[in-house]
Amino acid sequence: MATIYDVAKAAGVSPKTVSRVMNGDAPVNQATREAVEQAMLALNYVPSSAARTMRSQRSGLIGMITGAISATHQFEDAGLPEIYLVQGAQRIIAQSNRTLLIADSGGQGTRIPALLQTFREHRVEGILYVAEYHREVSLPASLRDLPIVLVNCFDAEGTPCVLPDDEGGQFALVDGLIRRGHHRIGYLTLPEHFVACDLRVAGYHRAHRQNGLAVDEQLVQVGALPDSAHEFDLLWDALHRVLKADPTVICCANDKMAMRVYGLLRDRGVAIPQQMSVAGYDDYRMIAEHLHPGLASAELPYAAMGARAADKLLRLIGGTTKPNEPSRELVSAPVVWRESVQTRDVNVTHLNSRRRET
Amino acid sequence: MATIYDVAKAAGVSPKTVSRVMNGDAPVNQATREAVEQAMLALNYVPSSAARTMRSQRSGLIGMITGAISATHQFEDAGLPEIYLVQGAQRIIAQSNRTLLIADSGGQGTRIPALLQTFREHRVEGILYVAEYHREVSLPASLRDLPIVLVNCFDAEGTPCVLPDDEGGQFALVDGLIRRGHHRIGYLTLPEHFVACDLRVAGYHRAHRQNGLAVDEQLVQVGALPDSAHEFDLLWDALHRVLKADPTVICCANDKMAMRVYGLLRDRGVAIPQQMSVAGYDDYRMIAEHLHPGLASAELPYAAMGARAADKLLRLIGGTTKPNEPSRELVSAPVVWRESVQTRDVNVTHLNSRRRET
DNA sequence: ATCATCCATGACACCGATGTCATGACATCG
DNA sequence: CGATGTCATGACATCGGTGTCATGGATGAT
Repeated sequence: MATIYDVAKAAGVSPKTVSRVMNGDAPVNQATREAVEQAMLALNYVPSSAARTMRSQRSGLIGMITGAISATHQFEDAGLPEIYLVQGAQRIIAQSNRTLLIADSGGQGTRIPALLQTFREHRVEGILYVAEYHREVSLPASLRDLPIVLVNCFDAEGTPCVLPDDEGGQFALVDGLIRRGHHRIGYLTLPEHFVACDLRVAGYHRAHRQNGLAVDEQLVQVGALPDSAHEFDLLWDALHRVLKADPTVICCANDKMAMRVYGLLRDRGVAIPQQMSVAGYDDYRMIAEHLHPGLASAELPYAAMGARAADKLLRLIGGTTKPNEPSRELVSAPVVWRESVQTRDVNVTHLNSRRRET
Repeated sequence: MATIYDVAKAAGVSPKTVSRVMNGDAPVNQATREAVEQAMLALNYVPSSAARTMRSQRSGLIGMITGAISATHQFEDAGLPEIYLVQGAQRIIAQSNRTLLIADSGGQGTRIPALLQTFREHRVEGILYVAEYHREVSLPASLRDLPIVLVNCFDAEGTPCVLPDDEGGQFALVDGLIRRGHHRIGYLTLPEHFVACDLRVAGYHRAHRQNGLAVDEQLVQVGALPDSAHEFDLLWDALHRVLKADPTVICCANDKMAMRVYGLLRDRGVAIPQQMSVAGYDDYRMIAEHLHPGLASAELPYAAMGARAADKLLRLIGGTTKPNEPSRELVSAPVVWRESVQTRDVNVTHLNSRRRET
């Protein structure tokens, strides 16, 4: 591998001049510049980031820890967030001329210390700490000395974090349902005491309140269990109870649950959406778009969260954090309406399927 | 950040001795060792990988390019392979004391050169080049000088690669269906001329041949279009044609398509699996497990492919490639049987749902 | 007693960039 | 015309590890 010395020799100049051509930190004669550029090309020269890091004391690396936080395999088929988070974050980080170093622990919390050690050895300038679902975490003390932004999670110390706006998302979904003429809205929730569960139920209530509707608590039932092996064991019972309360639409905690509800309703001979509308959450397109009929769903904006988190982290590193910037940021997203929700009020203009609202 | 010199001073030894304690490359007196270890702990010392890389000329980094290969957004909701590939590869690479540097181009082929440049600057020791679906690629000439393993793709030059055994997977699936008493097996394929399509159709034929059954070509119809925006526009027509050929089971090109077929069949009032069995491909668990009834599917073994590819790459780098090791490796995977396939022959022992076969 | 080993350790150079400082050639100004 | 400034460039040290070689003392064999 060619070094700056090889290039210098080939171009008949000093290494420092080659450096100047690359970095433009001092004027270089046009002829010299061309000779150097030609030499670099001929030798297929690529500068060594190791040498640069050493000299400049800046690695240009940002570490991301994913799949790492849930020591248990509670949500084994999470992982999907990460791909979008990664893409969102990578875009911003590449813009700042840095490189994203991703460590995926594969859900084994025991590997985190080793991964952090690796990050430290590479002198990452900051860390994005990604949880698989919206939750509280507590950071290892060893992380206190690095700039860090939590993504999809938060801690008690007020570490900067980026979170999905679960309350707002469910609000927008239910509010949209009410505007479409639904007044009895069933809701199969996430397991109790999950952060996202409480927030979304709050959004469900606010939507009713703002539209002057009372909530029939019979319509709201827990639809999922925390144990992923038996996640939906009680779904059938919960659905049964909701149906007894005579809803016109059923909101599901996520698209995966909605997929099961499709099957359960059809087993009972209930046509979607003619006899019952259904909505999901996550807007996991692999599911929502390909279910038949297409599933209306509130988007969980992972790509946007990744971008926001990266941006926040870079400002933290650069010391350019806005003075009154909140440490906790909520990211909102539109509801994506698809055919699974039917408009009941004939006075309302016909709605295009798949139309996006904010 | 503490350096090896700080540690040496604190422990009252030379830097070289600290180095020896870390690397164990020469005997160190027990008392000295303890003093050094204490100093490292007290100073929270973490060695600099940049300095090591520079001195040793080995970066310990492996680059992975994902989401990068399809310049078009042909399969926009691919991306799921990557998470499993990453986990499989990461496991092996961590074992070899190296670090995985992941570059996700977000489907924009134009960013590949920049990513490769970054890889070169970091002096990656080898590259894993991941395609989003089984296909032929042609590598940029600039990659010729680095150890590289293609994953989920291959090229004309015979670059080492790791591929899914599509022929074998479809064979196992269809063979299993035949053993379950199905003799008229519908097949909605991938777009024509896709590598995976041709291979799987070959597997479909071989299963028939080996079981002494003739193939009714009416049962095999193209179910998907190459253009992802209109991927399933002809699915309904294709399904219709297959149904006219009177099948007892319908194999779908992937789980996503199967999800749509569930909806289409139910619209026609066809009960799954009582009136029609359905099988998928990919064993994309988010779908296959949560559809109702659970979807039988041939697994696309991404995690295993990632691990195999990493292993192959490490041997390539280490120069320990087995002499007669084929440059092309196929990875097989079991079929996962679930409730969507009904056993028709009463003479066959009842099969547990979700049972795995090889 | 003598020499060959082995153990434990340190001095020093080097990996490939780049910041600092110095230098010579011109250009500009009063 | 001398003083000052700008341009273009190079010499040299430095970042933090580690390979090479040297050194002094203890041990063991002859």
